[in-house]
Amino acid sequence: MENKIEFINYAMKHNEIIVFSTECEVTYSGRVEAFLPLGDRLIVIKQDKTLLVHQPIGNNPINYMRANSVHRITKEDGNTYLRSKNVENKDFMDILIKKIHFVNSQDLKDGQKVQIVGSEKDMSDMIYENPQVIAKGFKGVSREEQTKYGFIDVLGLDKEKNLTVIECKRYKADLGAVQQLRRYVEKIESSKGIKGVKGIIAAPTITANAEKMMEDWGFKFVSVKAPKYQERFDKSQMNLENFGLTKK
Amino acid sequence: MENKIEFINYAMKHNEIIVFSTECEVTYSGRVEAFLPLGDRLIVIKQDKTLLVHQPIGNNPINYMRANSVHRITKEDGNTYLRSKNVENKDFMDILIKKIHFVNSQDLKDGQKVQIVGSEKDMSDMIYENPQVIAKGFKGVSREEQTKYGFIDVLGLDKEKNLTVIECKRYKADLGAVQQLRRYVEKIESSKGIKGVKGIIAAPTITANAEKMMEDWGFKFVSVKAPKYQERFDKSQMNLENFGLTKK
DNA sequence: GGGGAGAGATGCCGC
DNA sequence: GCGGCATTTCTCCCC
Repeated sequence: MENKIEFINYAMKHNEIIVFSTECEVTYSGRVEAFLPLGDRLIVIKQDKTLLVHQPIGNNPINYMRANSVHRITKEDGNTYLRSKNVENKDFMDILIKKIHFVNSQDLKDGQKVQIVGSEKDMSDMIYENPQVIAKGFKGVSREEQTKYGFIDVLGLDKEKNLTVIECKRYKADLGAVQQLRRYVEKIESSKGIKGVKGIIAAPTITANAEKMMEDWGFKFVSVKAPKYQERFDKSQMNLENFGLTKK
Repeated sequence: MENKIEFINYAMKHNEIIVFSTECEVTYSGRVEAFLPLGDRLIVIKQDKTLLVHQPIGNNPINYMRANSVHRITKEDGNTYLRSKNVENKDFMDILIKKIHFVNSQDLKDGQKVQIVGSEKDMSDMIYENPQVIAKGFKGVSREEQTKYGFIDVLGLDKEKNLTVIECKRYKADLGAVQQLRRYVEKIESSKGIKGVKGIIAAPTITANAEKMMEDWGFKFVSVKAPKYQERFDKSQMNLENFGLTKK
């Protein structure tokens, strides 16, 4: 145990990423108060001083401290604690460490960023560039229009020249999406002093309740799938070497 | 490298949690297409076959596969790949492993759940039990009304006996919160065939735009703080044992 | 399993 | 920093 604590202190001092498995008990105080009884967990202290407590299952950390926290291992009354605080966020965490099973550390070198294709932004780009997926004669006017009440994905004109707001959702559109659309339509009508602004949701599917609300408000749902890389790959005949190197 | 791959395969077979640091390149194909160029990362394979790829900084994994994925290490043309798939989710990940720096594994035993105080639920409980924090003469009628009108935090009567919907936010209330409230008020009015249902947002603060929208719709904002554990502790004189805290 | 909403959400971008 | 919003959101709860 003592050797492992030495190891951790040394690695913290040298700003390495540290990972250790431990039997521990976690108390967190900050935006909420949380307590996690004794059990085996994997703890990661990252090089930006983020701390993650991971249980053996599950996607998310069960407890965590955000970047720039300060960590210190102390011994009190025969107990070992890893005490972390983040004064800026008013976050405090105390980990009672009963046992350390293994520990490792390393100085990881990585400045890369992930390149992603298929986001909602890509979807609105696709719609703006291919307005016929919305309706025949539809014409895009502006994209990502900033209003005080939010971003309008695509603003356009239908074939009767009605100003039309399009809200895109990468997945199933829900009540929130309809109300987002409603907010934009009302905002445009009031700011421009006009009436009859149309609203469209472009998404693969929509929930039944949301569809009903769409009808209540005279909006229209259009089924559109988000573009994915594979589709782009097929279209552009990119080869594997180019994969990922050209976002958009 | 070969020894470490052996180690990983053995640990996977025995369903242990595995953590290793590696120089790698990640390709993900699923809900989006993603590519992460070569760099040093920490990879965790959990006992439910969740896979996390963590960069040396940042709270969240840069790439991941969800539980019940299938992982396999292969050698192809002299390159080592960790290939993961989750057929149910149509997720695929390929990690080109250039080097493994360290690796550890263990069978972690942990069935504990985190206990949290200070959530929005606690806040609506507090309001229901102490309606005077909303207004003098305010009376709660129902809490967490989930079936009829959606998830209404608190439904009550003001001192003029007006039916009132209260929407709680633990943090700063935004436009979405106002529209959520608006939706509930409209639903109640239409389903009960009445008018004049009042709407209140209870939150510590509210954004300027949201406050303006509140005024437009005749709603009222009341500043209420979410209860935190320490406050409960002080009020109820609970002792640490009662709350499951064996150590401070 | 779908729908709705919270989360110690986090992270991004624009003003 | 605030504000609005997407996220490979995740997670929980209820129907």
